[in-house]
Amino acid sequence: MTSGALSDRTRRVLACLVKDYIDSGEPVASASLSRRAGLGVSPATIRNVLAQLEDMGYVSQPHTSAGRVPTDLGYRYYVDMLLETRRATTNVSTVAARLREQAGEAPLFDRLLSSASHVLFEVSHHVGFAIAPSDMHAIFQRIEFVPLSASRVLVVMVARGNHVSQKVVDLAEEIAPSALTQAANYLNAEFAGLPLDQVRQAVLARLEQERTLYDELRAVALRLARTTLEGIESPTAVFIDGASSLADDADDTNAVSLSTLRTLLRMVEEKQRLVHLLDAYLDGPGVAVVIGGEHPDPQLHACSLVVATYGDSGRRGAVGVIGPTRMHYSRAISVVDGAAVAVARFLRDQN
Amino acid sequence: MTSGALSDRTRRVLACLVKDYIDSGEPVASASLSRRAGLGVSPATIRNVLAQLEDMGYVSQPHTSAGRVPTDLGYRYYVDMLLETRRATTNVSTVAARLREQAGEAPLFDRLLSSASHVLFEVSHHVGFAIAPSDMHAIFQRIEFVPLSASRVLVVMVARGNHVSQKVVDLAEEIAPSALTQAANYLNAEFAGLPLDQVRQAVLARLEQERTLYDELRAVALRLARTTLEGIESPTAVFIDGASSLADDADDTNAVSLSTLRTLLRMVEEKQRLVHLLDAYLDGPGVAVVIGGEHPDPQLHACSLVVATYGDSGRRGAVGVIGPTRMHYSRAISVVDGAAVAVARFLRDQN
DNA sequence: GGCTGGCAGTCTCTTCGGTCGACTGCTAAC
DNA sequence: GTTAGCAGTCGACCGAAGAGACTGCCAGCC
Repeated sequence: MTSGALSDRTRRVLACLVKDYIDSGEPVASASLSRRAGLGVSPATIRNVLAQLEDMGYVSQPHTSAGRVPTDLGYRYYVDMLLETRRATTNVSTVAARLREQAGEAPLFDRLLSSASHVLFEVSHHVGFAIAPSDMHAIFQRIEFVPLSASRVLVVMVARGNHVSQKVVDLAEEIAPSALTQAANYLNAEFAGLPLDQVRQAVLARLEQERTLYDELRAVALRLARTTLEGIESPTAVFIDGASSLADDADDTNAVSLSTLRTLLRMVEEKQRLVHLLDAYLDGPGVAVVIGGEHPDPQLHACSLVVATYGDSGRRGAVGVIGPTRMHYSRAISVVDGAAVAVARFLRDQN
Repeated sequence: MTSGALSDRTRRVLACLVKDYIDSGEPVASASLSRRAGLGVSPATIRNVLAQLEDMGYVSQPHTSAGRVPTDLGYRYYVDMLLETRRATTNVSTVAARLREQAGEAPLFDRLLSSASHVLFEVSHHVGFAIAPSDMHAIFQRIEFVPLSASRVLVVMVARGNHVSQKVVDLAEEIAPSALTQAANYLNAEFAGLPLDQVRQAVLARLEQERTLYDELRAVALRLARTTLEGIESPTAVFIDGASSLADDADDTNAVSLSTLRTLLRMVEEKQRLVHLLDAYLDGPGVAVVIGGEHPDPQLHACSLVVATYGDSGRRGAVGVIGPTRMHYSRAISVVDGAAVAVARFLRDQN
């Protein structure tokens, strides 16, 4: 019992304590656990168990004469327990339905992700976010040049999954609309179906060739393509919704402090910080939970993060929620998991 | 003196009080005004003046033995005074430079406005926002159809000022890419240069005609145009940045309460509420300031709003900032004014 | 008539002591 | 191993007291 493995009773006490604390926000007393854990033992016995749990670092006391509160380690144990039985609780269909309702039938990629973040917020009542996969591996579908003026062109590039990106390009020279159409035709015929990074490599290689071949049209097309693809690596698209829930968390006792609130609001603004924060969790599939002190950033020690990836390796994005450490994990996990599946399904259906 | 007009000395005391209070956040004492107002009169005299100002409703006391704090009316007087001398303080070039730096040379319209909201936030340290003009009066420049699959088309519509909107349209029937190109050519030749609402009317009128004329190509083009234009009236684009500044305001004593914070964060999310809020101020040109209790929504009584419109009548958007009633008005006004001019200039240069 | 110094009065803020209530840890008995 | 009982601890709440910051008012002065 003093070793790593917890006895069955100890586990149940811990689980019940975490659940109670998540619900009430108050330190949980031995008497209340005796009543609610359904173990049929007296508060005194529970106290012995709690003393062990405290020794092992799963719970702590705010002060001597208070009940117990889970530590990050306690939450971790609880969450790992939940994750084992996750499949049972995941509810894809509800989330998928809300997502469809929010995003419409054939949403643009951005719209899909922004809807996902919104649905996550609405269902979990925490900050919801959705991160696009790196554009580099998106499958090039089509490019189109829309003349804006004699020397200015709007480039519209479409990748699989209704993923549209645009850019205004100022040309040094004037180009006739018909030349633009031909250029687009050339690029589309040549590169459709390739991942963008390969398209870029191919474009650069051909530019090298063309320099000697002197084919005017192709040269223009390739130069335009190069300019367009330059912007691709730039910031990953991030969508966040539900910052107002932070105000509720800040209200709550024991939840989020004003300084944490500030940190999170900043993160909502400088969205790339979130991408940075998530970098470590973006490789593997499935749901990951980061609890309080497990964050590298000490400012986030009062927060937990539930994140799930979608898409296949090489082109993986993420969705998730951020909330106070005292978060309703079971709901959050099932919602985030559901959202990841729903987004993936949406994208598959688009192709 | 008991009548409406304030004596010169009274005015100076009021102005100094408001300024001091904005800087310090503390109720201002008669002694400190005596020192800082530069009138060379004793605190006792100032107290007499303050008693008058209080009678007239310009200032109030948090409690009997505290200094004076400006009321909304006091702020109003101060702001009106500032607005009269506004031209002197407006600093377009700084804001314009930052905007250019943030948005780049030829930004898409959305990017321009989002940059504007960001610059407003950075310079004013309050929540910055930018609202697009109603799309209805934008000048139609070009439409382009990008085939996504046999029966699915991405519609890209460009209006003056790099204003791009897209939509995925599911066609009932299959359409050849060449037909799409012809359809686009037809629409571009026919409608370029007209405001979108007129385009829509014209499209509907022609659809009526075509029904009898049986020109297949035109009918398809017009139907596509109709579908595209359906979405135009939908929510006005709104860009907001700087919600994190609200956390600072909530920190500050006497500034924003948590419940106000919540209201504002909600507004940042449901951006259309901001549009609704601003409806009343969107007609006239120039800078408008709404102070505390002047807001119809009692939740916003702790906030002030500085807003300026840009563009010409019929196609007017707005930029501005939202902050606590105790806001650095002179800076806010000059920044917002500058941003409005800068955005307008940007748009003019694009055409 | 307007301005000023002085003084009493008011109100907040902080501190301190005391009480109450909620739990725990420990011990002795089962 | 479990339990009842009991002493001990600590935070939350309350009221009193003292300090500090201003004001309002009044009487005197220019």
